[in-house]
Amino acid sequence: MTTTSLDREVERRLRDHEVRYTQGRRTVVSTLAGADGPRSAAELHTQIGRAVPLSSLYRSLAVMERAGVIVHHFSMGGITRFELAEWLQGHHHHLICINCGTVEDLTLPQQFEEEVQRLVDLIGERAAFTASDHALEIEGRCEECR
Amino acid sequence: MTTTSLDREVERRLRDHEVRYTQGRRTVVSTLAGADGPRSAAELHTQIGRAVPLSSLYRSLAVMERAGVIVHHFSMGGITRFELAEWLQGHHHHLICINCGTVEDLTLPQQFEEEVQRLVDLIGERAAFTASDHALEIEGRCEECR
DNA sequence: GCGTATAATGAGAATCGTTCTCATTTCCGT
DNA sequence: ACGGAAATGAGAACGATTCTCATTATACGC
Repeated sequence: MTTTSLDREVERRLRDHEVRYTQGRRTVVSTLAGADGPRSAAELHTQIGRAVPLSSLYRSLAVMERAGVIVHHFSMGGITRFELAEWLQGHHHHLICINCGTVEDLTLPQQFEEEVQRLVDLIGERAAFTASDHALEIEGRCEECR
Repeated sequence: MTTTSLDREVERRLRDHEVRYTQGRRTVVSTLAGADGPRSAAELHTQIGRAVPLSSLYRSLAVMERAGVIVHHFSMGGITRFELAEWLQGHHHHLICINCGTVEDLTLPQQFEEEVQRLVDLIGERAAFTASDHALEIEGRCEECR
């Protein structure tokens, strides 16, 4: 998805939720769009700089998450990492480095993805749980921590 | 695994790491052994009561994790949940309730597990990442939050 | 059994990521 | 331009977790 069409998609979704797509939020979205995995508030703040103070950053992330633009995961060290929702950046899984904690996106070949989905569907047939989403979290060591 | 043989296994592993298996730690291990999913420090403390104060609880969990007896995951609300390591309680996946945040263990039928493992192995052949573990995290609604 | 070294304990302070508060500013439709 | 709603920014507050340190329990050699 090109940056401009992504921007249009986000803008529309936010407007539908009566949420303004301000300059700060555009910066956050484009930073996330340029990342190759989920980012913590601190990481985003470091990269973005004082243009978006931490309190605004957290608030914008929360607001955009409520509007379905952003999604978060809880990862190492009790920190929360954010990324664009799947309808914006596609379904994917995560490679988690057990050493440095970075998380990298992983898109499975379609055939594998179908198998994972089939497993989740089968599990969904268990009466006690209604599956709505899934993620294959693979732990190991990233290139730098090898 | 029966509680007594589990106790023996834990005792041996802790001794190998020069870690004492005290009464408080026995309580923590048996509480985790009786749980059907990972538990947070707060949940354990509520269940165990004042026999093991929070600071000791956290310390014991950390020490036993270093010895390979316990493992933790980060889940909703920035809280950490602990469970016995897989060599003590077997490989499994997690059903995560997106509403109340509880996490339930899920053991896949062997055939499915083999498929997941095969996917992970194939991914491991990608040069840039050395997979050591994996977990299929399935989000949805638990029985109570249906 | 006894003494000693070492690990564990417990209470509270400190830390750190995250959320909240509130006064001020910006945005958008009219 | 105007008025109301939403966003901002700085700092305080919060809550889970970790640290500190004086005290106590444990294991091991004698």
